[in-house]
Amino acid sequence: MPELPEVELARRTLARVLERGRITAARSDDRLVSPGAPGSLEPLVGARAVAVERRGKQLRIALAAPSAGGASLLVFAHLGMTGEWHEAKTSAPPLRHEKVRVDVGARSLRYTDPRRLGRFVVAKEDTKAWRALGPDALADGVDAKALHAKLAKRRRTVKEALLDQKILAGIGNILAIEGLWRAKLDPRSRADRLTLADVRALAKGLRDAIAFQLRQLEKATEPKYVNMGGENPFRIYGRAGKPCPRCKHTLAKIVLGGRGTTFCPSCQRRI
DNA sequence: AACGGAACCTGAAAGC
DNA sequence: TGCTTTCAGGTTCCGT
Repeated sequence: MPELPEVELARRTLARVLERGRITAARSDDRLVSPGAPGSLEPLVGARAVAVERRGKQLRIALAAPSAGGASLLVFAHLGMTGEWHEAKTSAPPLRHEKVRVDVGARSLRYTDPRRLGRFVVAKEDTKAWRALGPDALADGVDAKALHAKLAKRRRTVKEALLDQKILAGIGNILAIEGLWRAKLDPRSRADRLTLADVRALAKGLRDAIAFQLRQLEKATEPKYVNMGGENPFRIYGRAGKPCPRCKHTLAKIVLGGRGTTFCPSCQRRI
């Protein structure tokens, strides 16, 4: 469950296994693959991945299919709220909540997703969802001027605007919360009221939050997903009611755009 | 084009 | 203890 850093880790896992060779088996449960019925990942068998890319929270796997004269095939994968990719031996039994598996010889990729909000789309060209994505917050960086121009068109709160993947691809609820706290900006501030200086601080806050989260994941012994077991690594996410790590004021929690939002009413400035 | 809200799903944790 | 409610890292669709 993924925000940009977790999806980037998933991308690396997929790339590591898929570069070993041709796909020897692929199957999917139920409703996750669209359009089509269960088992519609079948066309992947015999294909070889030529690129595993990520944009925001979306993954795109480009495949060269042996049948159809080497025609190219694209698989778009999104992890929803609870999707995870794991590497396993092909001989290993299914994992709990396993919904998709892709085997490459002796190695196997297992996709688990208890809530089933993830999606797979097999297509010949880019999907509308992929094309609509804004710049990737990690690969393209966070450009303050461009971000400022986009936020200037939004009258909702900056927190809600940040969750729109057209503005910046890859920012999720946690990164928005953490980035705003690092930038000392109140999440309720109206997006179009932020000055360029505010947005510069926000851009830095987001960059730092992403880098921090990525490092946390990279240094974990096994590619563990943030927040699953162990202690909360975040500055303020999940810490409502506790003291702000910066000014010690009690952290508050509200709902913005239907999502829980933790912030410090004292040191995050409302614009 | 942008907005606000419901809908899609299940499981873990908190509340009573 | 056991039943009920709430909440969770995301997107999409729909009527304004």
